[in-house]
Amino acid sequence: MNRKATALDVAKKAGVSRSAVSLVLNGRGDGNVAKESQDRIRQAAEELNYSPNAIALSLRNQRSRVIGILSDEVVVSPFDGNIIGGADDVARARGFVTVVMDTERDTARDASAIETLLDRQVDGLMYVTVGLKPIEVPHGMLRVPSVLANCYDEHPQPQLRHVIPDEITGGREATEHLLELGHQDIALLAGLEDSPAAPLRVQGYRDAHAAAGLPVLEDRIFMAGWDIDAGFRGAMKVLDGVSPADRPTAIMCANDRLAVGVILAAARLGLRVPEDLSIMGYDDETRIADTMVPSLTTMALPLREIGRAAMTTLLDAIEGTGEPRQETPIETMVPCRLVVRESTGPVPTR
Amino acid sequence: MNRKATALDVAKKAGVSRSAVSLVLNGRGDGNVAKESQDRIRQAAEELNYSPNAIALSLRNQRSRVIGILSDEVVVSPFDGNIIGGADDVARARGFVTVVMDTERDTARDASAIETLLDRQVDGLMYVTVGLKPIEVPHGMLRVPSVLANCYDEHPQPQLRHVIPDEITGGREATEHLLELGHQDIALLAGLEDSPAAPLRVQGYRDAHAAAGLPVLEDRIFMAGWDIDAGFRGAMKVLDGVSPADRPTAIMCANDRLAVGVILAAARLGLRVPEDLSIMGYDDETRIADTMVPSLTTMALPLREIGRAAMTTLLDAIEGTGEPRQETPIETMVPCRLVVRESTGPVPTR
DNA sequence: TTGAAAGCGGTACCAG
DNA sequence: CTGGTACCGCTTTCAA
Repeated sequence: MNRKATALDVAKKAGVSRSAVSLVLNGRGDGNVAKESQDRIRQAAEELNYSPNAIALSLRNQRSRVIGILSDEVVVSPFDGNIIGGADDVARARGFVTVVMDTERDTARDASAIETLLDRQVDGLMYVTVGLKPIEVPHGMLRVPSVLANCYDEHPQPQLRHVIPDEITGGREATEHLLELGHQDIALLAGLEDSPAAPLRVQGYRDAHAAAGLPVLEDRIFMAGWDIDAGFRGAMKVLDGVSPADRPTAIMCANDRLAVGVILAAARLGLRVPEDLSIMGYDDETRIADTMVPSLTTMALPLREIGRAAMTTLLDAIEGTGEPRQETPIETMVPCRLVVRESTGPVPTR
Repeated sequence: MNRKATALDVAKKAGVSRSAVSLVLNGRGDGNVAKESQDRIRQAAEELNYSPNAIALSLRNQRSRVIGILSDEVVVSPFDGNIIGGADDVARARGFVTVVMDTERDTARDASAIETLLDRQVDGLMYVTVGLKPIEVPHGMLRVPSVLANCYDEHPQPQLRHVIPDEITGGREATEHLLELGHQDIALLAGLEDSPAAPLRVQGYRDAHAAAGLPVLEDRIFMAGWDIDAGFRGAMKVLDGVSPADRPTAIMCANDRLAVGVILAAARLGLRVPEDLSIMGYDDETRIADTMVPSLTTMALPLREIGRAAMTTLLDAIEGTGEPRQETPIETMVPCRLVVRESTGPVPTR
């Protein structure tokens, strides 16, 4: 546990001054320091295993090359971690590091967490949430360049840029996939109004029907919830004791967990998936959608892309390229991606 | 975006020196600074919304009250996030903050992540993994007080303390639950050797049988994998086309996802759970075990407890209480907890 | 009771 | 080309 070498140690060892060390190790040696001193310095640094003290650097430069990521519950919950993964990819590639703080959905902790981060001289801030949602932007975020990922400021004059998935298009394309397979009677288990994603996906479902010139059967839409049991109950309501002719031929779900519940219900009722019933998920949850039996056709949330786009936006703002690239709009929508697997198939012929 | 107030600003406003400000705001004003100066200082600090610069503090004090948490993939994966949640609870309660860095399972990044953290003067380090596993302790971790959560150093002379779940007892108690319900023929879908948790849970299964004076049927144990499809396939192998008399009456799974697969298979085969077949999970995954249909009886991993215990151990080491409480052993095992839900029931009468 | 000054580890300016 | 010095913001010692 002995102390790390400082610039002074290196200077002594090389027989020069601290300033020389600083210059050389920062690549501005040429033209300022004699070649041979440079070599001695570099060697001394090497031997002492010297690396500059980041704290001292931050204090001096008033910047840290650290990006603070504030999460509502991304760390603790099973969802959406890849947003942070994507953000970190970009940050590292550009020479920044990210540190994450998770408030476990206690927004009362937002302000203090941000204060902590700010006190540590983070160069920028990202707020990331589990599931698309409006947030109250903590005040401190306006003090440094900041960005919102998977969430947005719903006030009339939003200050911060945000990056979110394009849920309407996602809902539409999911529905279109089913339509193209010949399904005309598609039930929709639509999550819950507690998330703005639900109505947006429903909107996509409506749009797809409209574009296909098909009526939307209102009693086929259920605000069900988000979990397996909700999917199960919803499916039972639509399928149990209903004659094949009156049954939807496909069920579209607002997430993969609902789809799991639906498949469970179908299995219990002796319906084959996808021969008798097609089932569509949403999210493409790792190790659920791909390992389900049958595996789920689903609309993948572009989590890593969201993280990447958000971090790119943020770092561009921080590093402020020459031209003021004010081009980046307040809102960036990243498209979802259809993943076709086994749970959907052609409409059964009756 | 204007600059924060410094101690000097406060001093000026209050008409005193910086030192006075420091003393008063750190509670050592009495006996050193005149009462009325104290009041003026406190008021000035208030008005200026002053809070000390954490960077300067760290530089000065050589400590930061920050704990660095290095995760293999806890942030990005859907699992085990609550270890970090529990750790953070304890840290905050004791006046520390945690920052998390996730390497996404790229151990080549361990060293540099730790270097980054160390350069930022973290007072301690925690390494946390998804799933119990042995790790190569990154060298830098020995330079500050450190602890391992959900992982361990398998070298002969481990340097660091670790906190892990008691998997053997977990496996045993899960089996005992089934035994107590009268099951005597219990199949085991046991995960994969890629995790040390698998053989430990198997060991528990064996121990329970031994304690009950029951033979272990070796061909009832399958190293299946960890995902839904593996559970499905494993269950089909044990159940499909097998006469009720030759069928196990219960299937114990090494995690909840396997149990989901087994339930799927049972549903497809027309077996009722738990009337015809009891199914036991492991992990108690949030929003899976509790929302499954039927909901899963399972052995809950004590994730928050692990995080809490690990952080407590770490902070005790850092704050070094008077007596050198060397009591804390190298290994702390936290018991798992049986959660009884709907998927297990009495053995069927034949 | 108060304030001046040193020092934590760097960087950058400037005189030599 | 080189080394001395001021400064980033704070704590702490010490002399007044």
